[in-house]
Amino acid sequence: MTSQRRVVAEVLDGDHVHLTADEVHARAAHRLPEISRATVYNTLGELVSLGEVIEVSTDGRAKRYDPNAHHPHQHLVCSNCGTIRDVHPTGNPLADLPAEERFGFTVSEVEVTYRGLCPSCV
Amino acid sequence: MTSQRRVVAEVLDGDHVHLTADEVHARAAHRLPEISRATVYNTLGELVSLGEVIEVSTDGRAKRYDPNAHHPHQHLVCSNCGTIRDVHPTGNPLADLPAEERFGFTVSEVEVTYRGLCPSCV
DNA sequence: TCCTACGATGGACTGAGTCCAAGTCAAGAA
DNA sequence: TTCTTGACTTGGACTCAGTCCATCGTAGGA
Repeated sequence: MTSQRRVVAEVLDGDHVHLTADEVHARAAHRLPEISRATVYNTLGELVSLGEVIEVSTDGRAKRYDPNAHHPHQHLVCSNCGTIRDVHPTGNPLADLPAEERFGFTVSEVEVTYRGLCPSCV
Repeated sequence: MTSQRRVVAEVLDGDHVHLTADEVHARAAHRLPEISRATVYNTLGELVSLGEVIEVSTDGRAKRYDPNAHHPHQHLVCSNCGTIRDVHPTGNPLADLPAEERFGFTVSEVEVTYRGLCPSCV
């Protein structure tokens, strides 16, 4: 655990942030000016493979990093401004995929993305 | 409707393809060698805004274009090789998001992505 | 003290997509 | 028929996100 990694981890601390790698880099650089983008990417990659952080790509552009990895949840995204909220739907979407619709796949994960307009975008 | 647009539309014809823009370009160029990438992107963009084609981004890399736009469906993706299948889960995921989990959003759309391993990737 | 190895750095590179100025073409007007 | 207009296409430059890699720095061990 180096100072760089600690800073990246601290930037992501807080339950409701969904930052892009560049935003993480900008915030980390605020505390540790010489930190490089490569280090931020490396550290984010490690946090993801440790299961501490979830990678979210809601718009086909920059991936976002979600530190709320220990509480299963889904995402609600504003189609206009891109705001993301964590949400907790009822029901179990995995159970909604009948065997004959699995085509022999071993299904292990479901991601649900709700889209619409947030209150500020009406 | 120009010959370029017709070729792009024809390339996407067929129910179970999920091509990237570059794949669409390659197949279109097979029939119309001088077609440019910009035209392919323009045409795909128009097909998407006409609702004839759906944009799918399952991996945070290249977007894929799904011409099966008139039959609502979700996607099942192999985490190893990236194969995509159209699937039809039972239930209505929109109904699974209670009002108090909508945070004032006008929710209009749900995307469900099932992930796992396809038979060839065990 | 010197070595070694891991992590950090920054710059080059890639892939996907967008932008834009210039070229082409077809349809209608003169 | 020729001219004009506007829409579409082209290709090249550019941007943005992310990866790669050679080199550097540093902490811990011999």
